[in-house]
Amino acid sequence: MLIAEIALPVPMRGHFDYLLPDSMVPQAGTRVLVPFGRRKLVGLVMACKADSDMPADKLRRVEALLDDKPVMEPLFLQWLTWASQYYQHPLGDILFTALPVYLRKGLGAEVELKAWQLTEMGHDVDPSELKRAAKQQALLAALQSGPVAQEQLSNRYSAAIYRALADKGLIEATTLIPDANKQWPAGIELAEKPRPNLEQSLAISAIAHKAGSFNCFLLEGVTGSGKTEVYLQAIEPLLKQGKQILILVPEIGLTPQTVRRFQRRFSVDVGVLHSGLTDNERMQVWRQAKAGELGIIIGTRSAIFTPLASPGMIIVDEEHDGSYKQQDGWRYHARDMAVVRARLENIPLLLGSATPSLESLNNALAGKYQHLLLRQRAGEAKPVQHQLLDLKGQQLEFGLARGMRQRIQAHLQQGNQVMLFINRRGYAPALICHQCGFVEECHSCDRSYTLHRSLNKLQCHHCSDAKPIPHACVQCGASPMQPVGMGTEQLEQGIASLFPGYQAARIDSDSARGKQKLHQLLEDINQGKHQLLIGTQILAKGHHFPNVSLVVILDVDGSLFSADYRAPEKLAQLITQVAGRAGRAHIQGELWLQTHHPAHPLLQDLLNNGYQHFARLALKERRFAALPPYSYQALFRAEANQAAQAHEFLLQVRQLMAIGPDLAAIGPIPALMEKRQGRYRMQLLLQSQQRTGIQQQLNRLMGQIEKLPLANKVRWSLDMDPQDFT
DNA sequence: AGCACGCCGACT
DNA sequence: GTCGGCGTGCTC
Repeated sequence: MLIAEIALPVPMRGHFDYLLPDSMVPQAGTRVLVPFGRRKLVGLVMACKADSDMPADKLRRVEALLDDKPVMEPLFLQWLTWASQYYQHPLGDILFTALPVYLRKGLGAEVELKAWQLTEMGHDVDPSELKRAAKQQALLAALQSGPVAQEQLSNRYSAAIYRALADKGLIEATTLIPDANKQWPAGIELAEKPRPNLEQSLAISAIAHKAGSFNCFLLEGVTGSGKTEVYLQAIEPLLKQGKQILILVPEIGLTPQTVRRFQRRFSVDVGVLHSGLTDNERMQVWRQAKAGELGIIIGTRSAIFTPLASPGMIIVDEEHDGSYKQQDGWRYHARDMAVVRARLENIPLLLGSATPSLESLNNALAGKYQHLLLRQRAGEAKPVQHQLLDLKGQQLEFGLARGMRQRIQAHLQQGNQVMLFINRRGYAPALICHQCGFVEECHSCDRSYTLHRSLNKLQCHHCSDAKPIPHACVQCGASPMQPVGMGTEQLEQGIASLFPGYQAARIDSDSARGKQKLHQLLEDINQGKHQLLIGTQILAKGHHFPNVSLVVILDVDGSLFSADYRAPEKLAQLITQVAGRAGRAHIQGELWLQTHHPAHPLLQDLLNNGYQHFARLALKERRFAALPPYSYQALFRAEANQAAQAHEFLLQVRQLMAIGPDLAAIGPIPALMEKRQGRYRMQLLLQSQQRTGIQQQLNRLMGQIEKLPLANKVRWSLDMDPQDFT
């Protein structure tokens, strides 16, 4: 009797063995319906075999085969099996997050499309008879050769046109099963393309030279240097060969303008995947991509799971962007998944950014990726002037120094807009002396201590050393220490009294919830309905604010002295992205940073030498401190109603680990956001110079960790290559 | 994750 | 007397 290994969408590692009915020999990657406990689940066949490790009386029987051909190709299964091992996450869960909801639910992979065809009466009518209805005439003509799916017609004809012809009895609704192997006609048409500048040409030909096999490119191009044009010209020869292109963009970057740019250039169909789609729309794009009907697929993080019939290239735009990392469940990084996919598919991968992540930059500098540079900025915009404002001893109102308040007032009076950045709140900050700027550092690590109120202690997040909170500044003795960025949180309330007569708009993930809302807000801002824009990182992503002449970052110190070692990198990316976007030709843009440490080497380097130089210096610091990308990390997170339970669980995890020269552990220590929704949150960080140092331990221990009695009492998860420590 | 079983508190 | 709270255990 044949047995199938089946992956199920349950949070348990390993697969499940089922008996196969006689004559059922499913291919790997096909879906089946199986009994599981008291319910029925859709599962994915991984393999078939002759016998099982399970006792025969435990095995149940596959109930039905749902597909006659695989919904997942062997290459995808291989890719996702690798991911399951790498991220230490159950395979079934991974496989099913990679499938559209329709297929997860067991619905048909062969979708019937809504279509239109001529009625008998319609066949007898010559379209030209409809003289006074041009649109109807065109639709009737389009249907002459047989039924056509509405998705291929709908952008040209409104519902009224269909109804008018249907009412006349000339056409009727029908369904169509899509042709499995339709390809777009060879020899795509090309809209006119601009002539690339020298740097762009070099990049394009470097890519073209190695476009036939797996190669990684890092395209580092300052804002406005024309990265998109390089993408467009790099994919052109591939599209001409009938290959498909997958493009990932950050959540905020997927605008109609971006999509239109690709649609306008080539005559191929473009599929778009974003969070606003219905399950049905998502399924259509998935199916069309898998069938090879789409030349280009543009989407956010999860679009990396779109199957392609003939893959040509993967592009990850703004590759440094944090939205590529999934922040719950299976915490994959879409950029890293793209690297592995490109290798398996043997196609090139193009990473683009004005401010590359230190990980990618390191790979480029080490020669693993080919580094392509665009330094020339197109257009006429004047470069933004960067300025530092020393906060030491200043009278602050809502986090703004007096000179800064006057400056803001001046810009407002000129009729310009002012943008104010505050860091996200709720994080454990460092303590700083407002008089002299002193920040206490851990002696063994040279890293600032972080204030944890629940412990009533300062804690070093690099070695987990803790010490009591000092009463006064140790350096100048002048005043009590205070949390970094204190006062900035109240900015929103205070802004009205500081600048009466001007309208403030808050832009954060709450006020920007929903695509429409953000759109409307941005529209209002560019119309000039608001003069003061207050927000977080989201303000810096992808949007142009032509009337902004002054940008202020209120609490730079929060990033310089953060327990999150990536904070300076993120700050530098923010500053660089903002500087590239604010202002325009006739307005001199100004960027002000408020800090107690104007002489800080990272700040000085960033302002004097730019991101490229800064990033290389930051990499040196990372190497010196043995931090990623020069070491590898995995983070256990645990939360519980009682802090002690989360702590105890992580302590037990730590005790299972063989801590030694190959593997260091920090913690358990409180998360930077110590408490959320009334639950206490703790972390245990594992770090190793070798990826295998962590991997082998986890392979050995995840089973045991899951069996710990506390594992069911606390909510816990493992985050491989953690990107933030909130 | 679901879904059942099971053992203690306030209600038609 | 029952309805239902969520702790615990199991699923090839």
